Amino acid sequence: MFKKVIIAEDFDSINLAVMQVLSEIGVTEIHHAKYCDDAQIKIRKALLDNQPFDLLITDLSFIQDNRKIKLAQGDQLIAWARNEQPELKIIVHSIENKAFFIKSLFENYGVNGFVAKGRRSISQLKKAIKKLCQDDTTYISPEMEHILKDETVNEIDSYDIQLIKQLSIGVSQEKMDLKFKQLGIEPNSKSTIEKRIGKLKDYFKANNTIHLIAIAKDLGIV
Amino acid sequence: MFKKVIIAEDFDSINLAVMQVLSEIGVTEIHHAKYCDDAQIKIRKALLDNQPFDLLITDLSFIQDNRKIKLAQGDQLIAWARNEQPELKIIVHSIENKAFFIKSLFENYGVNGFVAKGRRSISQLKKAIKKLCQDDTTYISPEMEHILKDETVNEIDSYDIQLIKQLSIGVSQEKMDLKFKQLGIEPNSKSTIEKRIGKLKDYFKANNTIHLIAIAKDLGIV
DNA sequence: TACCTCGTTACGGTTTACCGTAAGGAATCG
DNA sequence: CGATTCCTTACGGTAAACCGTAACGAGGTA
Repeated sequence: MFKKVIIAEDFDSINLAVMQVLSEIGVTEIHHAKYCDDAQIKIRKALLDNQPFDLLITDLSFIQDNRKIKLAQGDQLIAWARNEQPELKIIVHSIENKAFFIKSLFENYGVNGFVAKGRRSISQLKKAIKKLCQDDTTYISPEMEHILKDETVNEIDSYDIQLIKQLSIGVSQEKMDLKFKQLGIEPNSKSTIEKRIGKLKDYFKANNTIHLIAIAKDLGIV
Repeated sequence: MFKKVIIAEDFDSINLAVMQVLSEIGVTEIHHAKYCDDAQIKIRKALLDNQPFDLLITDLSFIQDNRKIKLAQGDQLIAWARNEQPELKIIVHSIENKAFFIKSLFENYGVNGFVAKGRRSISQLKKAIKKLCQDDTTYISPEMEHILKDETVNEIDSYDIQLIKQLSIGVSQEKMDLKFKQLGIEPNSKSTIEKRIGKLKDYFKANNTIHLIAIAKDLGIV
């Protein structure tokens, strides 16, 4: 079993529950943080003291309040931690269900597990922890398994996302070429942009661009 | 202090934490349900047994799984409960931050409290409960207080929402008049619809309709 | 070099969205 | 009853989005 674990989670109630889970399954040293910055400090200090954490359990979205912070969201904490302490096991514990985003956590940051917050998160969390401390695979909640297999996600690239993003913040298709030139994004002709939007509408079966943006918002692409 | 309390909350971890809070402040009989339907049954049974609940603490959004249900979301449970047992105190415990929606809970269903899930929800929950069992006012988390005063919310009505909704599911402005006639919504001329969309763009400072829908999605209006 | 492919770009015609103006109709008020 | 106001509707011109077609150009192949 893991010995030293840190939880990064803003909701105090979930924090409490996860700590209880950890102590139940025999983790002896449990730390927690309500801000990513605090988690970062604790992880760094543990490394310096030569008593590094074995496991990080982190949420993804942290509510922003008036406190000044450097790491605002869980993905930033994960990126930093993976770089700073590559062997650290990381379990994401989140309500997030955007395939695109979750998939990138596995692919880009090599997280070791994903447990969906929900009706069965406590037992899933136990399972995930037990699995990860034994072998070197990954754990993902059953209701999320399809995500890693979903092909949709691979077929839209960062160009498409940028396009959707600009549309959603009010840039017209008409002026998108100028915007893309400003941003140094290529290709950037009116024609190509027009075609790409057309392709996206086709892909997402959207009736028009408004519909497309609504769908993209729902999927959490932007 | 309240004697008999029921929690409706799908996340098992939060359920656990809230139950702990309740027992700490001296509630003797604590029930909980992971589905609105289950909560409904328990409330109904308690009424029939002449041992009604004093307080309902409910989430708003419940994850839908394969179980067949009648009451899908917290607002439906609230509407039913308020009608069935008018004197029941209701505290909403949710991460929801859509002004439009929360305001309507106070105005339409007369909920007695709103506690935002977050870093301080445990202490806020305690405060809310203590306040409501003493006097007959309402409690709302400090970070949400502005909502009840926010004027924005009053200036867009169900017509606007319907319009935004139809746009976001792919109905073009061009054909909106036909759609509205089908739905029996008036006024429904092209001209009025056009003007109303224009008003909304103005109101939300949107550059175009695409931008408008993106903003509306962010605000949780649809 | 000649040829093919594929992504990019240009262009023109049609449809839809956008925006101002004005006519019609119902409710209100003196 | 006429006047006023407000909401609804109609219309026309301009701008933007939409859609097909075709030219251009870089990279790979024979």
